[in-house]
Amino acid sequence: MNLRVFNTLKGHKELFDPIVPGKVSMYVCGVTVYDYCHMGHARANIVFDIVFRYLQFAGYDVTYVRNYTDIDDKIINRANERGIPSKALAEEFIQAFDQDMEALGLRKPTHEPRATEYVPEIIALVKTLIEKGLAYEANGDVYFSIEQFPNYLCLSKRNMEEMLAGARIAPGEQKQNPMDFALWKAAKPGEPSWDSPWGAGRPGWHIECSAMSSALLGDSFDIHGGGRDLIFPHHENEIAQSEGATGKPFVKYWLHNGFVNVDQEKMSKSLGNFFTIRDILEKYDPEIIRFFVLTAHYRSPIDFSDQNLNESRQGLTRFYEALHHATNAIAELSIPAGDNAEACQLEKHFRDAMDDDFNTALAIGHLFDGVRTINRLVSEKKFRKKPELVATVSALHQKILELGDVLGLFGSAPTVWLKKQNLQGLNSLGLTEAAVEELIKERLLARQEKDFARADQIRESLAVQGVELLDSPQGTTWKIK
RNA sequence: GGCCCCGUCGCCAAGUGGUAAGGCAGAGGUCUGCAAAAUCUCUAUCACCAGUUCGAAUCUGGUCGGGGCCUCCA
Repeated sequence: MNLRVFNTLKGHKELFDPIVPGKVSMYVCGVTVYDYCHMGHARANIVFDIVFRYLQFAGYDVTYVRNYTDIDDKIINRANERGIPSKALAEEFIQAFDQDMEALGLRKPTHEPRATEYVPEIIALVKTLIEKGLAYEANGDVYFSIEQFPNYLCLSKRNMEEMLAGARIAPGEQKQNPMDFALWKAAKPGEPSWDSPWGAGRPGWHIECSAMSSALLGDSFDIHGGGRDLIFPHHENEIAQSEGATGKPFVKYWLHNGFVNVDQEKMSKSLGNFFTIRDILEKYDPEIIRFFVLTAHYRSPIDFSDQNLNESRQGLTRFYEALHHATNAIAELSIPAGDNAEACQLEKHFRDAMDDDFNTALAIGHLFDGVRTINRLVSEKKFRKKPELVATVSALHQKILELGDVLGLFGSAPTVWLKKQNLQGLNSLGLTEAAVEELIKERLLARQEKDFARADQIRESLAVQGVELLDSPQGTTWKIK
């Protein structure tokens, strides 16, 4: 085990060495539940699902916390717009989030706390910060005083003077310094609120993550993840709150994933150029989304486009076809037991790639090598009579499934997956399976009568519509081009 | 303006000092009645310029181009 991770705090890769040997505690910022998730959320969650899976695969006992922020200005505003209680709105989008994540095949985190379940912890944390002189109350609001925390901006590496130049105090705020941020907000009429030493109010945006992470993982933990856009101010503020309160290092490794772009521009709500997960899933299999995300390194930007998703579909199809062929090729054969050099080699390459800051793109490249080997061996003459080849194909097949599972890939039965893609494609071409099957029958007759002109005519007519006919000793099948 | 990131084959994308993974697309061969799939072979000197070095896509400086954060954002 030689995992190296890129730590935003340090600005470079370093050896991963958890606080407690053999155990990993990780916290990932979830979503503020006021709307459907888009592709950017999908990426972040898939990325950290892989971190979670790989750490488990590497033998760690992982405690993974991913929160729901279910109290926030945006939730309140959206609920008011719709004339429903903010709790109902939050509930609706928590369910939507859960559905989306399940559809994408994410493993359930160990804990999925909600901010509203941790209000007592939040209040206690704010109290501590006030007692330590790091926060102050003003008209029912409580603010964190960044001047009292010298390490402020250590994560985002910004310059305080420059930041102050552009900082503003919003109307109604009682900040001593424009860069101070709210820990607790006094309730306005009609807003959801909790009693506190400062009157009725609710948590500010950042405090809930500090409270939930320390409640579930302790004052110091190993990994904290999220999208790059959370580095400032969210994660910066978490550090200030948590380290300010405990005096201990908050997080050992900060991991941040890159954005999803559309036409080279960040996909975001404010730009309005986003696609929700549910919209995308209408058109693409969830595994294609996952494959797409994993074919780039998690810190790089990825460009969301139909062309790129279609390439992912093709890549994934290549895997499933190879797995399908392998299954058929070794069916009903006795497989020699024992380690297999090719399979061991593949696993080593895979681990090396993943150990290098979760380089899933490289890891998938290695899995493609395994596919090529399988295809090559299976097509050798008298394959079934060569035990060493059969053993290698069997072992590689197993290994690809095993390693694929670490990436959350290849979990479907190949025939089912391939069929589904084909039917979906057929559907989008405006054809029916029955119509295709009918033409295949007709062509079969033509071929039996050696009427190859007619046979080729049928092939060609389907081909121009986008359907490819595949002849094999077992009969004729079809696939979408 | 400040801070940060990126620019690798037609496209996507690894590679952060030792001589360019992989996928898609393309060309040719094998296979096939034909075709597809598969497989084999072939296709890049890494935006540009100047340095450091025995050696750089990889380090330094500069130029050009793109993007991000600095306000809610995965």
